[in-house]
Amino acid sequence: MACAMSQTLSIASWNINSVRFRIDIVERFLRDVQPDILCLQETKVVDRDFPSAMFRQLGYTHQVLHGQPMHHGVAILSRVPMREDKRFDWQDNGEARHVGVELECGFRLDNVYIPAGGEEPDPEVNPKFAQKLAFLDRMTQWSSQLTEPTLLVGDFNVAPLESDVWGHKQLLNVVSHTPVEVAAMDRFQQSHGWVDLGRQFIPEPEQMFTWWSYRARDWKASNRGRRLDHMWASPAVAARAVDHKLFEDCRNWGKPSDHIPILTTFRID
DNA sequence: ATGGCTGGTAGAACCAGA
Repeated sequence: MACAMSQTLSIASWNINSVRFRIDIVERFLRDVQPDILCLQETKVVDRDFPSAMFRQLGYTHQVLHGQPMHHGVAILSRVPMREDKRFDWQDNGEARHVGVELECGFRLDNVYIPAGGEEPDPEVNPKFAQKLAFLDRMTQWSSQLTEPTLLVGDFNVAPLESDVWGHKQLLNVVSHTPVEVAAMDRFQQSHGWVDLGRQFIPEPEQMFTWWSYRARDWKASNRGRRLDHMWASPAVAARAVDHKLFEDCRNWGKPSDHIPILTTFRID
């Protein structure tokens, strides 16, 4: 429902790993959950080929797309009005990894797809890891100047806390959970006082995952997950959050993404 | 058990994901 007509606003985020290939489960999620806004990452489609019709038919008539051929790509689909604001290039190489909008209910919404960073957690030998750290630094520069209340969602490709991974010791040298990435995320968090909404609702030490590899024989049995997807809010926005959900069932749907959707509901006064 | 699996694009003994 529109901000002005409703007490709440629900915002979901999902790394969909090709929105065209998984259009059926996106539709199923929207019909089941009916979020007001859906932020997608890894849409893997140029804007002219984005499957806009399905979203429009379900009421998501406000669409802000930022795609590119083959890889990456982000999009925001909304039942409430929004105004496209910024497309940051925090990787400084033209890849489609961010889009930001202004919402009528009084805060910004930024949808980001932070680079994975390759295999080797050494910026000297792995340029992708160096790019990931540079991305986080540029994001931190933006964050330190940010004055508007903001909700930042997306695939951060970092699992910062010990209970964000299946095995802290086993993953200390695995990209996504290395101390250098965690330190970069700490600097980012402190640059704006970001509130980690997932952990506001499900505190440590409870394990919390949003991604399970396709490579496991049985993702649920082995349960080697990581919390890579996040919603971080300005303190004023976090104060409005009334509910936070993970949709683990989606990992079992037909042709699943390796990520699950997450959703926060906000009180709108 | 550091293996294996996935989609897009080209038409790969590919790339990227993480």
